[in-house]
Amino acid sequence: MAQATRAVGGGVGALVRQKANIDRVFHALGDRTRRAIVRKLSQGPISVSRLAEPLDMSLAAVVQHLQILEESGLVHTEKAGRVRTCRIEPAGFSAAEQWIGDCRSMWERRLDRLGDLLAEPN
Amino acid sequence: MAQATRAVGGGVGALVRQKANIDRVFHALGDRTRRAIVRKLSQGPISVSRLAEPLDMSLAAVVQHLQILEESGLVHTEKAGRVRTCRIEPAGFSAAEQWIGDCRSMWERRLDRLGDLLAEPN
DNA sequence: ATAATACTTAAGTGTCCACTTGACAATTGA
DNA sequence: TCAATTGTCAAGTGGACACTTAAGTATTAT
Repeated sequence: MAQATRAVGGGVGALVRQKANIDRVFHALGDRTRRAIVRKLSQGPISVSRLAEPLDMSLAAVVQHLQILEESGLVHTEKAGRVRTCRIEPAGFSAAEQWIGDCRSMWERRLDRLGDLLAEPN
Repeated sequence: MAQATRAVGGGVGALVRQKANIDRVFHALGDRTRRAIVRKLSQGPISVSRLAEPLDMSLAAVVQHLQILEESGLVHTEKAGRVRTCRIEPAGFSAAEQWIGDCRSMWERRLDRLGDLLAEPN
């Protein structure tokens, strides 16, 4: 999918940017509360205060989490009037998935070679 | 630890255990150094000290990271003689991938319904 | 037996980070 | 206009966490 790459930046700088971002993405997902927020947003856009409602912590805390999620590119927020609406940014997740995918392809290639060796008829 | 494999396999308890583990998995991947370790191990098994060599920090620090990675199920280590060999535990990653996949399927279903509505010929 | 290697364990340290509080700004409803 | 809603900002706190040092154990090499 050239789409995912394009969505983040496009061109050569995209890879660089993604590599810089992967840190923020995994750090963002490393927190329980932020994952809860992501799951909730996966169900659809919602305001900050409605997001905070079930989250046993102050509104300010939730806003801080949202800032981290937005800087990581996993979430997009937009303010209309006095209410800020938050939504998932699907492209943001591709960095994480790609990182894991890269690792997997590494060890799979290795295991394949290993299998070939064992199957080799010497 | 009755099988990290079990957590991935079938059974009802598997889901529960995975849900408990997802916290540790994402927390483990949230650290830059630990991701570097994972990438290295994706290339093949290696001893602790050889892992530590390029990692500008003490051996003890690396061992601590390895403990976290092992508890999260992403890495398996085994000691033979005086050398502990570390290797990737491929199954450990499926928890993370599945979590992201679950989110994605949520928002995709939603976007599909949205598309249907817009395409509806009223 | 001695020394070197490859960890292991425990305790301490500093920093980052999640969260709180409280004061403030902007928008909307009555 | 007044008040309630919705969010913003700054500063502070406590705990988690990455990392260090130092002393110890087990294994292998000489």
